[in-house]
Amino acid sequence: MSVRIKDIAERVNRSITTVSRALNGYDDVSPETKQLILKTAKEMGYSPNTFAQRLQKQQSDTIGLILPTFSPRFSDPYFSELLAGIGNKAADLGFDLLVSTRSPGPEENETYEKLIDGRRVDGFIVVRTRKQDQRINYLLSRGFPFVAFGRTDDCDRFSYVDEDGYFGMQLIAEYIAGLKHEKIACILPPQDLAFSEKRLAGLQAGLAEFDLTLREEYIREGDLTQKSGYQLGGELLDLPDRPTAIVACNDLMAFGVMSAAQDRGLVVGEDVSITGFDDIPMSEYSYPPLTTVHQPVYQIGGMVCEMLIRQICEEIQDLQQVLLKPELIIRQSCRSYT
Amino acid sequence: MSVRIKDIAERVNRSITTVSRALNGYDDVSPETKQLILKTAKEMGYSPNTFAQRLQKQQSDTIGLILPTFSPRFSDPYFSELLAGIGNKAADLGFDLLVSTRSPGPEENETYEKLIDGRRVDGFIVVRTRKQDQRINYLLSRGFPFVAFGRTDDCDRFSYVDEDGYFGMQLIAEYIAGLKHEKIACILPPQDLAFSEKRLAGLQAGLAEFDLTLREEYIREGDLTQKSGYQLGGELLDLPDRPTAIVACNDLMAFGVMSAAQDRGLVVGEDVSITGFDDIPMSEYSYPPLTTVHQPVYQIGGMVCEMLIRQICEEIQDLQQVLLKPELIIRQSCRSYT
DNA sequence: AGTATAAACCAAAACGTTTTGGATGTCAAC
DNA sequence: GTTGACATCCAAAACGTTTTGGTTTATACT
Repeated sequence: MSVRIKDIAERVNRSITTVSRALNGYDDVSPETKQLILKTAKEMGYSPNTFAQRLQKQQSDTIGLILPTFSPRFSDPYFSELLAGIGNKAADLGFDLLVSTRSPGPEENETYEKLIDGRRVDGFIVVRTRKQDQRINYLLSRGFPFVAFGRTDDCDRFSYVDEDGYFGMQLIAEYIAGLKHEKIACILPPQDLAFSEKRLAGLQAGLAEFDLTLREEYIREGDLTQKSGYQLGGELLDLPDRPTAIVACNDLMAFGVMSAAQDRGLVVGEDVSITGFDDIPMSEYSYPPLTTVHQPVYQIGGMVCEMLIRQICEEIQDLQQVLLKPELIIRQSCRSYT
Repeated sequence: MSVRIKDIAERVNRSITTVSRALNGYDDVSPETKQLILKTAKEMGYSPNTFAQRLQKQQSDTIGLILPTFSPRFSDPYFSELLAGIGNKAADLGFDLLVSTRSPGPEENETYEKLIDGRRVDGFIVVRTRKQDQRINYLLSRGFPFVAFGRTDDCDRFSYVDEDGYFGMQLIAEYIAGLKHEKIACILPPQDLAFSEKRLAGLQAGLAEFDLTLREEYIREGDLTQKSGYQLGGELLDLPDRPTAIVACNDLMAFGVMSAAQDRGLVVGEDVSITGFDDIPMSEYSYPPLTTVHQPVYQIGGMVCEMLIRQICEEIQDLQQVLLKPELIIRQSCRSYT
């Protein structure tokens, strides 16, 4: 069916070894032979059998990405962008990307185990880290290469890239407080996610600079979807003493809050101020355009991927820990409280 | 390092053949031996080397998915949901999913070529089909298995799943026309995409039932992002004789149009009616909730994947062509024109 | 002439499976 | 006691590479 090295070898009357070495650019092949082999290989339409190479080389040139899908309808623009960042970088560096989608839990861990045991990937990218992250503990315990996007409660033993959520929320807090808001509410990500408490802490720290605190009743925990933003935002706005500003911990929830506000006849950016986090492309064209914190997700995907591949190829062995300073993007979803 | 069949064979004093056959459940192994082998394999923590198996079996148990990323910031909730549908089904059926992200063009085609030549995948899922689809022509010319999500101008030679965009837009047209709108505008997908003209034709057919036609000046072509919906929606609304209803060909663009309308002080669902297409989860929680056409993207992902795997395993050889009847989801972004 | 060096090549082993085509032994039937 | 059927097992080949550890030949140096 398809052309093997053996076929080329027979055609040019050389050994398999010589053909292989010529193809791989070794210099113990005479220039003429090399030329001939390359030409013949091309003519015959040779291309190597990947699995044979991988079996022999004992590496898969593949990186694994297991996306945690929280709901059955996993609809998140954030992840498609991250995926593109990872995928393009992997392709540039000659690696395959093996993607799996699993909801958090035992099945997810089994998937990691299976991919490692079958030697199908050389390393993993772990996304959306949890405070106590079983995936990371497992990978650490097996000594398997990975790079995380996000930190954990105990993250000095592995490489990661993360945005500085504390700092980002501090910027938000300072901005909102600077706008003279005092009744400030917040919709947090699920508690078990690592960035949840960092963002809360940053928000509180920023407010503290203005001698403000976050009232208990103004804190809600969402699941990062627009739906939950809508529901929790609605609850907050229906409070007898309703907040004048609502800080959502991602853009999607912020959009939900905006809908809830508009539902109640409130004008966003007038009657109530709302902020997001992530700066997904949509947030520039919402109504009103959303004030948020920019996170260069595409680039982060590329960085994480490159760090992992470097680590696999053993160009790097020390830990790399990158913390990105996010930037506040001021648009029109907030105004000063009078 | 890791346990091989050979190691088990030595331990139980049987041949490699017998161990392999026991592990694979053949019945020419005595029950006691089989028991022993299975137990020993477990004890020793054996798991097969995937690449050795694939090399021998001459199949990759992997399906390829090359996502066409239009913009550098590829941010589309639709695709993450599709990916989850495909990924979960693939995992259920014991297949790996190899994902690549490439913008349409020569690089994209090379990626298909490379994956086929390296025998890295057993088949492809082709998404977001174009009228004249080079990817499909290429796969057809090489006789390589694939299933498409979407049709093309010439689609009687391959298997696909598609929603009936013609029918869906007809539903929209009938609904809008039934609401007594006459000045109806439309924002189409990029012309080269296969569903573009189908949706336009369906819209026109639906309107024709009410003796309405689409004015030339009311037709725009977007790129399916919220941004383009915002810009083109703005253009339409700034027309001297502005439309009273705007039909966007996907939800994301509809959101953009909604923002443009609100920007101009118009109340969506009052002063102007707007519809979408896809029914992504977000559309239920926009303001106002979006009237749209439902497309079961997650399920479609699963179907396409299953069809492909069946085809690869040769359980099916005849073409399978599935056309899904979509459903109109009426929410609050439209009202009757008075 | 003899010796070292370098250039060009190659046979065979290795990677870890599955499959082919038997071999061996036991038992029942004639 | 031969025959056939059956159960159990296995050596060796195959999948398509890369690598190891050479050999051979020509050239340069003493």
